[in-house]
This record gives sequence, structure tokens and C-alpha cells, in this order.
Amino acid sequence: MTINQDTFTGEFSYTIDTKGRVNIPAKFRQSLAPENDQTFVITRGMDPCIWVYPLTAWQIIEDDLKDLSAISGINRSFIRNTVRYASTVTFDKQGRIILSSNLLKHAKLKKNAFIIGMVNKIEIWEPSELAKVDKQNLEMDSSKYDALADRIIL
Amino acid sequence: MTINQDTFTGEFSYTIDTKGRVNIPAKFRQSLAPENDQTFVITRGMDPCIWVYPLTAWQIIEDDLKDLSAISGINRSFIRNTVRYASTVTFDKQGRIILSSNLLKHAKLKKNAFIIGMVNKIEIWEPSELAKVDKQNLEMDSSKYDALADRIIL
DNA sequence: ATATATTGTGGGTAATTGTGGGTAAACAAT
DNA sequence: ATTGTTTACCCACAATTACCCACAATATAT
Repeated sequence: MTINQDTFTGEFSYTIDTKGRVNIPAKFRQSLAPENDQTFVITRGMDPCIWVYPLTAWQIIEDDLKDLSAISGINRSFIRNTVRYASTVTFDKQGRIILSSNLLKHAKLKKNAFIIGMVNKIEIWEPSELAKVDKQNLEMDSSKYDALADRIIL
Repeated sequence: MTINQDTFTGEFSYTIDTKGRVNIPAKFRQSLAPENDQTFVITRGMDPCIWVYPLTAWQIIEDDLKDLSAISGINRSFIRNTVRYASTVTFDKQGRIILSSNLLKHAKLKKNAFIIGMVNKIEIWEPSELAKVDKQNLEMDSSKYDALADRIIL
């Protein structure tokens, strides 16, 4: 069976070792397209989590940023905040990537991590933080989803 | 691992020694295309920081400046201020470049420096100055990014 | 059920990287 | 020329990182 390339779904639980390494689920490694050369780009998520992009997906973002003129101050701060925390990681022989202390701190990660497929990217969460955000979303007025109902048909 | 040439992302912390030398992150050195002959062009940034361009990228800027008519006074002063503080630097065996006291002063750099990849160029910041700009951005109305949101999809 | 392969977790070692300083050549001023 | 100053180039070492191997846990096949 052929799985969509560079597409990720499902939730997995892993441990982060003392060197800051986490395993990337074998399933995700296999669905990563070969032209990525086994590399992801990891960065701060807009939620308290880590975002993981396939290299080629991230390069499209970079190419778009290259077209923004640095004469505009808004452009400069946007570029800076978008790429500042981003770094390239290749997974080792065992299928792990290394997370910098900077990113670990941002996501409040300690010993355990949930890895969640988000279709075009992957998220790494501290379990308790994920529960918090879930709770907030449940309490949220569901009418906020209405705008999306026009675009996504389940 | 194939990384985009002349493309820089991530944030790194380094110290400036008594001779005004700073390390260029190994990652950046490696992504600098060979035709640059290990040389950058450093100049004043439009923010209080130092801008570092790969040589070939800077040459494209110079070519664009050549196309601006000197009949316009605005053009003349723009050209003058763009090129005025620019100088060529090659990194030494240890991967460092030397910053002139002129540039150090402009960026208010003292002992520590943050080096930030800005996709097509590199910025060198005094940590406290960067924090200031960050604070301003947080206070800024996020709607200012709206025009960009149409062009850049994260 | 047993054997076999794959996946997840921990650690050790060697190479690379970052930081300090030293020495000799180039330059400037007397 | 002589002296002082700056610049370029070289070496040393500590800290970090990349790379390798071992093994347990899980899954797959026979």
C-alpha cells in the first residue's frame, strides 16, 4: 500500500533522553519523501510545542521569505521571528533527532513527549501541556469553528 | 545532507574576543557556496545590528544599485548609505571574522553576540538590543502581519 | 510457540567546534 | 633605521557534538 508522501497522522508516545534525543515514529520516517534526505526542520510552534517540517516543505517557506524586501521593518521582524528558532536535523541510525535546549524549554518538555501527525508537519508536545490546550479548546465556544465549516467537509 | 546553498537559519550565541573576532556558526560556514571563496560582505544593518551577506549575494545588490539613476537625489543618498559601511571579510582557520570598531559601535556590541540566520543574510546582534526589538514586536499590533499572511503559509 | 526482524532507549568514543593567546609580517610615525 | 601599532596567520585546549555500538522491547513471520 502506498502512503501519501510527507503526510503525517496519528499520535505516539516517546521518551526524551539526557542528550535531548527523541525518536521519530518509524511510520513518519517511512512516509518522509526520499528527496528530504532524512532531514527535518524543527522550530518553535505557535502553541507551546515543537514543529517539525520535512526539509522540502520548509524550503518553500524560505523561498517565499527570500522575496520579502529587507527595506521594510515589518518584513525584517517577520523573517527574523519565523526562522530564528529553526534548525535542520537529520535522524541518526536509530531514527532519533536532537532537540536543542532552547526548543525543549519553549515546549516545556521534560522526560516524555507526545508526537502528533499534523498532516503536513509534526508536533512534539509535553503531555501535560497538550492536555491543557485540549481542555481550553473544549471550553471554547464551538461556533468558532463555523468559519471552517465552509472549507473542511468531514 | 543537501542544504540550500547561501541560506541561513537559526540563532546562535557567541563571544566577541578582545581582537573583535566572532565565530561564524559552523553550520553557516558550511552552507556558504564555494564560489564565495569563504568571504562575506559585512555592513551596517537597518536595525541596530550588523548585516553579513555572502559575497555573491552582495554583488547582486551592487548590480541593482547600478541601475538607479544618479539624477535622483534620493537615489544618490540611498546608494551612498548602502555601500558606505560595507567591507569584505574572509574567515580565519577557526571560522571567525573580524568586526571593525565602527560596526561594533553601530550594533552596540560588547562581549556577547547573537548570530541569527535571516535566510539570505546573517545578522549579528547585541543580546540586549535584540531583546528590545523583540519587546517592541510583542507590543506591536499583530494585524500588521496580515498582508504577509496571504503570501506566507506556515 | 518459537524464531526473526524491527523499533526504541541508553551510553561511549572520536572528531569537530568555539575560545583564548602567541608570533611574525606589514604599516606608520619619528 | 628605530620604534610602536596594527594586522594576518598559527597553535593549543576545553567543550560540544556527531557517530558508533549494545541491548531491551516490540512486532512479524514461520
